[in-house]
Amino acid sequence: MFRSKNQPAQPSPQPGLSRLEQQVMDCIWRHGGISAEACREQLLPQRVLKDSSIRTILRRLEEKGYCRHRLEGRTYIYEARQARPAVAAAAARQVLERFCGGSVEQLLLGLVEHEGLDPAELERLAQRIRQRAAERHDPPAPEGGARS
Amino acid sequence: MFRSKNQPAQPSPQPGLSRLEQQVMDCIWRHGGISAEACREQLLPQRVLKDSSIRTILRRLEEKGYCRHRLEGRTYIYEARQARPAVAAAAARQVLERFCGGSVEQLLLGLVEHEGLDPAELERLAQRIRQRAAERHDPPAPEGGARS
DNA sequence: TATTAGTGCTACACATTGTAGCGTTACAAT
DNA sequence: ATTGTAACGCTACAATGTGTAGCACTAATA
Repeated sequence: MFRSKNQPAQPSPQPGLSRLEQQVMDCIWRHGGISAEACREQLLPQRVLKDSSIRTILRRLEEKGYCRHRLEGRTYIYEARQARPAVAAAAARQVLERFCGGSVEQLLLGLVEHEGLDPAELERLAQRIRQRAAERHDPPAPEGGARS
Repeated sequence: MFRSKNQPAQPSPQPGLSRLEQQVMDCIWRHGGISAEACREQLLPQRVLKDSSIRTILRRLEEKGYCRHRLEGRTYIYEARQARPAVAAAAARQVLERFCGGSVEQLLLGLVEHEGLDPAELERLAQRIRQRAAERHDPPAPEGGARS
């Protein structure tokens, strides 16, 4: 008989990611989908964990809404529910709200001043991003294969 | 005999700030320097805390290296040890390292795509920042005008 | 001298995080 | 059919972080 207890899906406050959780999400992001075992092997040189440990992390990630699993054979394949840039953006947004009163300028200024980000490079980046955004809204050459 | 127990000054890993700690740092940043009592009153409508609670937070902040105190009369006046933009930048850096492989472009791209940041505005910001940085490195003409 | 403002030290409950043990299930080889 | 094994879920527990506070001490002061 089947029992399905894992139906989280309350992405309201979305708790943050701990260090280990981030590493695991990284595994998931790098590979499109990954099994618990494969994931465990991924971080093997660094973290030596029992499979049940990894499984706990994966379950928590699922509860937090960051990933989901699909059944392949009798193995759970975990895949991200949110793209990496989205999570990054949310985290950055937090920093923004918390420290910069929501001002992106303040944040960038801080990065320039305290993290050695070159203003000129920043400007180039901004232009590149504008281009990309424009392309995205007006796909000139629908090339294949957008992975990451 | 002297006893000096509070000598933190190990800014190596610099732990992050909890929500309340952030609020308190905000008080400190807003005012140049602030007493524990004043700080307590600052967040009074929101958080109702005993003075000892505030004091604990302030001590922890000091231990973590975020602020220091100076003695004024017999009252401790707390002042920031790191400017707000610096802390913001460090936090942003973390996000950068953790989620974007250190790529500022990835971060900005994420902000644009998922947080509704306008690419054109981003570019303007970048230019403004380049100007500011230039001024800072070449401060003899603090007049408002086209500089380059 | 009793009060009081201001301080430091210590404690404690609660949540989060890392790590794991153990029981169950389903296929697979004996 | 029995047993081995891989994969799973559930539960636990210690360590740490966080919010909140009590209490004892000291110096100015009424």
